[in-house]
Amino acid sequence: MPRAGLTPERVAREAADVADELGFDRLTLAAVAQRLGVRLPSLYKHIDSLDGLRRDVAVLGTVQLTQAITDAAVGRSGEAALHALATAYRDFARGHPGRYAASVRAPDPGDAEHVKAADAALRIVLAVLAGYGLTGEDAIDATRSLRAALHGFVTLEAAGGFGMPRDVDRSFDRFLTSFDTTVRNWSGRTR
Amino acid sequence: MPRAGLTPERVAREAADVADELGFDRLTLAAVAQRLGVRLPSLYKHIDSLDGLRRDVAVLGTVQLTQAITDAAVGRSGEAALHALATAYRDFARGHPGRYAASVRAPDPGDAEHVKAADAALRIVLAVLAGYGLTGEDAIDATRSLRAALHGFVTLEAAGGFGMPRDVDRSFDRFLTSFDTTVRNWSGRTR
DNA sequence: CCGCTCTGGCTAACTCCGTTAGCTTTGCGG
DNA sequence: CCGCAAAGCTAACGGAGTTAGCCAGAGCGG
Repeated sequence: MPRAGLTPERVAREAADVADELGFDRLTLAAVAQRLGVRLPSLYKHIDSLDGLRRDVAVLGTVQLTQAITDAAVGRSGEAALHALATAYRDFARGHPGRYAASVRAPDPGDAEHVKAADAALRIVLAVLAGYGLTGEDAIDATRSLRAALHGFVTLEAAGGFGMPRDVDRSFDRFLTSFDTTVRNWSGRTR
Repeated sequence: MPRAGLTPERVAREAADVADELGFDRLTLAAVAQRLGVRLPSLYKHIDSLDGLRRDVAVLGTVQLTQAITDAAVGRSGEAALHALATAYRDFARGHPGRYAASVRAPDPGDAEHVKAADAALRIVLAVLAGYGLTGEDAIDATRSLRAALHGFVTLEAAGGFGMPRDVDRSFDRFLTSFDTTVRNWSGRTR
């Protein structure tokens, strides 16, 4: 029996692919093992458990998502940065639904690597909003609103929750424009 | 062996309770049967399958969520209605996380009862936004933004995704105020 | 070049869950 | 009072995750 040459990274990557194709909740050790041409128990030489593998996918997804939005936002500011970041976020969620779903679960506070990856993503969003002059509590509130809206949007889109015929791209664009206006007046109290 | 007097409704309600307590993804026929004081296969006299039971919980959750936001919004308009609806939405999601998670999955188009429940919820949101003078495509875009933001907010809150110490209630309130402003100027193009 | 060890793969076995088949008994309608 | 549909049961199966223990092969020291 020739060695397959597996590593924890290789297994996590294959698991992420499975999650993308079948859905994160359908990620199964049996499927991963089959794709790697290996019997199921052999995976345990590289992972802790199914839950551990899920965490590995979450970290991988978070890192890649962070990379995507960083690449998009770098070199831009203001609305251009916001638009680029949001588009990259949505594209990632659509292109890698399994990784994306995994990345949403909050990291275990004791899991340094996972926490670090999540923090990096957060920092990018804060940096973009800093370009609007937001800092401190305002920045936190605005970040939460943006993350919530982005997450909700891509989740509902993925779940098919937008039953109406209206083009989703245009709704997304409209939302971004509105959010830009909102955040621009964030501390200005337009009311 | 005395009869337990189960009905499909009774089973669905117990399943919803299990989902609320353990999480929708941990909903298991074994747990439901045990709580009802019945052997697992007996459930099949009242349900189709685990997936069918999940659908039942989804319908129950959607109906109850719709009821909650309807009660909150009725008799109010404008920002008061928006605020009441959003608060009721968030409260429901926090009080019944399992039912809420179930309600997010888009209904099977051929499932009339489920589709009807989902439509009812949507209509309430549209009605509240109609109070801002939004109709047609603007109303659809705004509805999507509101639903996305609400959903994203409660999901991230439930997942513990708001790691920052800042009070979540205040962030939510801030978000609502901003959204009110945004939707008020939706077609006004404040830019 | 030989042998030792460590490691990555394997098989076997167990548990738990969902599902189906078929039996038994209850309780209601005629 | 009798019969029958329905509600509950036991038995059995398959598939998933997990653990234990075996075995071969790659790489290293001598």
